[in-house]
Amino acid sequence: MDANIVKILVSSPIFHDISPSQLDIMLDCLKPKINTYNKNSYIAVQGEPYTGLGILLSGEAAIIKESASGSRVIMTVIGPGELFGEMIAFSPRKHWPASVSAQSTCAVMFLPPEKIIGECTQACGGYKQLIKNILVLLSTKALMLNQRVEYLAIKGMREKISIYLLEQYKINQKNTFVLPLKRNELADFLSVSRTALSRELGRMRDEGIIEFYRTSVKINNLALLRRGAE
Amino acid sequence: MDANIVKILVSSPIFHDISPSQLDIMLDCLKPKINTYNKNSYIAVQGEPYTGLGILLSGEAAIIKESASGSRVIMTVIGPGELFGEMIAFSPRKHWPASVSAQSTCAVMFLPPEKIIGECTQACGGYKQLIKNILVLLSTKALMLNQRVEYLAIKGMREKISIYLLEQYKINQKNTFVLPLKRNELADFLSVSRTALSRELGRMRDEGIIEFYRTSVKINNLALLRRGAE
DNA sequence: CACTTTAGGTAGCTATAGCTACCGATTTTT
DNA sequence: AAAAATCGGTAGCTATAGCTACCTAAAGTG
Repeated sequence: MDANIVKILVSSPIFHDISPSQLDIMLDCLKPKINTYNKNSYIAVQGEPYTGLGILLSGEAAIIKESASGSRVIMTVIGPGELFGEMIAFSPRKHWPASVSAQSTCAVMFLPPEKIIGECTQACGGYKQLIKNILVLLSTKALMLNQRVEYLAIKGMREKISIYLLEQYKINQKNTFVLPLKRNELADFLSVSRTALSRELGRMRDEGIIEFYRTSVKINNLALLRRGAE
Repeated sequence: MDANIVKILVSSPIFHDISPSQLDIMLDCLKPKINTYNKNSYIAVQGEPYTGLGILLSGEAAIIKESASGSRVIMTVIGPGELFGEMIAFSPRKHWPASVSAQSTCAVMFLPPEKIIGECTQACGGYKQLIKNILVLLSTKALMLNQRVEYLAIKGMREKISIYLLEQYKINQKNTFVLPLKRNELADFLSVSRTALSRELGRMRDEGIIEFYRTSVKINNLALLRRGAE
């Protein structure tokens, strides 16, 4: 196996804590397929049969959701070492729920999921670690999505902002802190329009609840902020 | 191990396709703790240290999210054989992200997650199946959450409804079909108010796009429905 | 079978948040 | 350092969807 590929793989979360020599043995077991794709070609097409757990070895790829009406929305962009299709790998679904498009020339390694829960239990030392890594990846993903759902389900701008700020306050343990997201990104995360977000932040400032400048925030009245979270 | 408990466990998705005899051997390995809880007592408390993957053996339990301001929202109610805390088990988090409350007298079995990815690889025959089951559970959960996020992120009642109906149409492959959700549940799933949902459905009927009675729907104008999905 | 409960449709009112537009400040690019 | 792009706040207008209230139909319940 190419030394460059090994280097990317050991840095990938799916092979975390697996040594290059173990990796080499495992790849022999897993029999992955490696394909290359030209810029703007499809690595996977939404609705078509699942081709395996993908690991991007080089290039950049976009996960794209194509709606029934034909519009395309970029969900995320991934880089070398990152995975795609990890949610489908062990689910009963057998088709890609989204398309993956090469933004530049890409090399991709596909692992057949059956092989991962397959026979080589005893032979490969890193096998247990691989399973552990996949379990960590999947549960982290599920937790992230769960948090996302919680925020999206919140009705009301004031409530969303209040809960978000309270969470940040809890993380930082200080009245003054810097938000990890810019306004645009925050609006996106909370699934509201940026302007409406800014407006409400302004109102909260006028009411003496918070002060802010760009991404830095100071909580002036914690009680009122808590009230805003209902 | 009690025969009744074994009966519940083999029907649980986490021990799917594992025979009672295999299960017996595995439980010896896994060393689960079984606790009972009185009605209205806490099985797990949000924010406190994680106590393991929970399997409800008997009774009913509610997963409750307690907000910073003290309000409590029931997320789901689970019954015998169902799991909780499966997302945290393999994630780096070490605290309960929600509380679990016994709605009636409950017996709960806790599996220590370290044991699952632990030593008894060779000894237990059902071990591989257990891992497979957990992978299926987690990825199914992630996919469900992902789908949920997609719906919640959609702006506009008409769009949400249209996309939902198109998905149902795709599943049923017929112009007339029965929705799997009642109005209330559908409103909840799409995170809109029931009245606004009914109103928009009425509008779509007036425009000749659909017909409906209760949970049965007939698509009269697929092109217009597609247009509504943008 | 009468009674209650749940499910669902409709209407009117109103608060909310989205959108457009614009402007100043900051950061990045050349 | 000038130019361009990004970031963020503000204002006004408007469409949307939430809420209350009410009513009818269906489904459970005694």
